[in-house]
Amino acid sequence: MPRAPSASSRSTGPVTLGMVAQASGVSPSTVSRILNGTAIVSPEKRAAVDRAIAELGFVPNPVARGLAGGRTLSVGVVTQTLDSPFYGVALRGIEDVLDAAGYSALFVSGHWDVAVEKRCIDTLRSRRVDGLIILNGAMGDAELKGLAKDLPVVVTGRTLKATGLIALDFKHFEGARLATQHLIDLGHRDIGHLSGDIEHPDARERLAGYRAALEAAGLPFRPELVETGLYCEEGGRTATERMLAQGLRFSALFAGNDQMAFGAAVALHKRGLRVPTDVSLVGFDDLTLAAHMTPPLTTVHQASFELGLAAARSLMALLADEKPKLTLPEPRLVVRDSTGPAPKR
Amino acid sequence: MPRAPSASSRSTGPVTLGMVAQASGVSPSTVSRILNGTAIVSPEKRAAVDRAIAELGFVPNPVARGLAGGRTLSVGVVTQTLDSPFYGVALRGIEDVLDAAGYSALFVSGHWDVAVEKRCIDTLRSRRVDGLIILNGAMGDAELKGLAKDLPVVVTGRTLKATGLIALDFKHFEGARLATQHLIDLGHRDIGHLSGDIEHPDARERLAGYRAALEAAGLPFRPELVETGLYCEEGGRTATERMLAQGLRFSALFAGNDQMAFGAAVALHKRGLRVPTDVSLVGFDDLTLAAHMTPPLTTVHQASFELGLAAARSLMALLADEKPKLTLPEPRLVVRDSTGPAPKR
DNA sequence: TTGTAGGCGTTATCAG
DNA sequence: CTGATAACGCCTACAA
Repeated sequence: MPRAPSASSRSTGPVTLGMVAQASGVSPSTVSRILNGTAIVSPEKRAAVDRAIAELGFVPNPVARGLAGGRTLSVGVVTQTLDSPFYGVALRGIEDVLDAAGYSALFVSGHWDVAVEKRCIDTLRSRRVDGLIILNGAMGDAELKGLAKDLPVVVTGRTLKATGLIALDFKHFEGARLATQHLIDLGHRDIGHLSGDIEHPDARERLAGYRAALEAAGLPFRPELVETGLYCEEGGRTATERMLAQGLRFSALFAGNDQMAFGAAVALHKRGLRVPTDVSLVGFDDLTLAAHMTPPLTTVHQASFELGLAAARSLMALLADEKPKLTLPEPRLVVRDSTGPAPKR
Repeated sequence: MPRAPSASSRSTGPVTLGMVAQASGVSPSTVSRILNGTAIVSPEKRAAVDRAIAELGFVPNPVARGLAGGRTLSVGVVTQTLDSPFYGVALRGIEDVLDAAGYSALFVSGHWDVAVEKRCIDTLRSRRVDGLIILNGAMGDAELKGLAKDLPVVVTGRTLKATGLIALDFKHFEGARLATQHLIDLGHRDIGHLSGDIEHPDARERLAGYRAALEAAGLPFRPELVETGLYCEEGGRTATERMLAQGLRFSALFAGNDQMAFGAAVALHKRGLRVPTDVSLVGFDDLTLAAHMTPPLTTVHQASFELGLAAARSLMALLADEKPKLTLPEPRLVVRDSTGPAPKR
C-alpha cells in the first residue's frame, strides 16, 4: 500500500475527489457527503471510501471547496503590525485555535491607518474569508457593525454590541488601578504617569485607573505628573525626559505600557537615576522581555495569548451560529525588581 | 454613478466577470484577457470594459481564479514563531513586497519542529500557494530541494543551490568577527562568548568568527570562556550564571544574539556587575529593543527587514521565471553604550 | 482580434 | 440513502 500522501499523489498530479469516488465505486456526491458529514451513508460505502482516501492520499482542495461551497475555511486577521511584541503573542493563540479547527489564517497589517485597514479588509473579503478577527482596529464602530452584517467579526480593544459581532477587551482601568495601588502601598506619594496617546481608548482607561487609585488613597491628582507619548520605547523615553527636564519630583513612574517603561528606564539611567533605588517603575502588558529587563520589570500582566485564543474561539463559535461570550482573564500585577519602597524624604 | 465598490456590490451579491462582460457588451474571455493582459484587445472594447469594471466595482475572485488558472496569487511563509522579535520584522518586509505585487501571504509557524513544519507545508500546498518562503526552516536540504522541484521556494538561513530554489543568508562569521574585534580594540583580552545552540549553523559560524578574531589578534581561544545556551533571554542568563559560578574572569562578553545579551545583562546585574564598567557586552541582531535596553546595547546589525524584502522579491522573480540572486546588506557593528574600555588589571 | 465551449474540484439540488 | 446534474467564477484552448 502506498505510503506518504505527498509522495503518492505527485506521480499523476493531485488526487481529486472524483478519483476517490471512482476508486471506491461510488458517486462523487457520496464521497463529498462522507467528507462533510452532510448525510448518512451506508457503513460499507463509507469504509470503501475511507480506504480509497487513505490509499490515494487524497486531500480535499480548499480552493475548489471555496468556490463551490462558499466556505474557504480561512479567516482574516487584521493587526496593526505583525511584529508587535504584544499582539504577536495573540497571533500565536489565534493560530493554535484555527489550526486545530482546520482553518487557515490570513494575517494582514493595517499600520494604524484606517484607509490601509479598509483596503486590507477588502482584500480579505475578495479572498472570501469566512470571518474576520480585528485586533484593535482603527475604524469606527459603525463601520464595524456594517461589516458584521456581512461577515462574522471578532474585535478586540473595544466594547461593542451587534449581531454577528463579538467584542473582547481587557480591563485596563482595573489594571492601572492595581499598578498605582502597588506604588502607593510601597509608600510612594509622588507618582508620575506616562500615558499612551489619549486617542487610544485603553490609554484613557489606564489614566482613569491611575487617577482613581490616587484619589482613593487621598492623594491629589496632579496633571503635571502625567506626560503623554506614543506607546513605544521612544515615547516613554521622551516623555520621561520631559518630566525630568521640568525638574519635577517623583519617586515612582507608572508607564502606560512596557515599551514605554523600557524607554523610561533608559532616560532615567542617562540621568544617573537608579531603578528602583531612586525611582520605582511599573509597566503594563507583561511582555516576554519585561522579565528580562534590568532590573526585571514590575508590570500588569495582560493575557495576550489567551486573548488570541478567545478571539479565535469566539469566531469559531460565530461561524457555528453560537454566541458564547468568552471572557478574558483579569489583569494581574506581577511584582518584580523595578519597584521598591519610596525613599525617605 | 455608483461609488464605493463594497457598497454597490452588496446589493446583488458580488459582481462577477460575467456581469462586467454583459454590461460592456463583450464576451467574458475578452474581459479576462484585459484583466490578465493575455492578449491584445481593441481600444474601444478595453475602454468599455474598464468603465464597466469601475462602475460595477468589480473585483476578481481569487478563489475562482485559483481553481481555473492554477494560480492563487498567494504564497506560503513558514516561520518558527510568528512572534519572533527578529523574524517579525522580516515578515513585515515580506508583506510589503507581496502586497504591492497583489499577492497575499499565508503565515504559518513550524515551532522548530520538523514534523510540524512539514504539516504546515502540506497545508500550504493543499491551499495551492504559488510559492513558499521558508525562514530558517528545520527540515533537511534534500527535502527542500525536492520541494523546489514542485514549487518555487526561497529559504533563508542556509546556503543551497538547486533549481527553483533561492537561498539567502547573512554573513554570521563576519558579523561575529566584527563584534569580537571591537572588544579587542577596546583592550579586552578575556572575552567570553555566549553561543547559541551548536545545532544552528549560524551559531557555529558566529563561534568561528569569534575565534578567528581572537586568533588574528594573537589571543588564545579558551574553550572554557564559551558557554552554550538557547537563543533566548533565559539561555543567555543561565549561560552567564554558569560562567560566573565557575569563577571565570572576563571583562567582556559577546552574546550569540541580542536576546541572550539581555539575559546576560540580568545575570550580571544580579551579581552586582555593571555594564560596561565591569563587563562590556555585545549582542547580535540589533533588535528594536537593543537600542532601548539599559544601557543601550552595542550589537551587530542584521538587516532583517531587508531580508524579508529580498526573500519576497526573490520569490516574485522565481514566479516570473527570472533568477536575480539578490544580495543582503553586510553585517554592521552598531556601537552603543554597553561596551567600554577594558578595566586596567 | 474576438467569441464559444469546456473544464478546474467541490458542493448543492434534485430526483429516485 | 444515493446518484445525476447543475452551478461556483474564471481561464484557456479552439474556432471564427
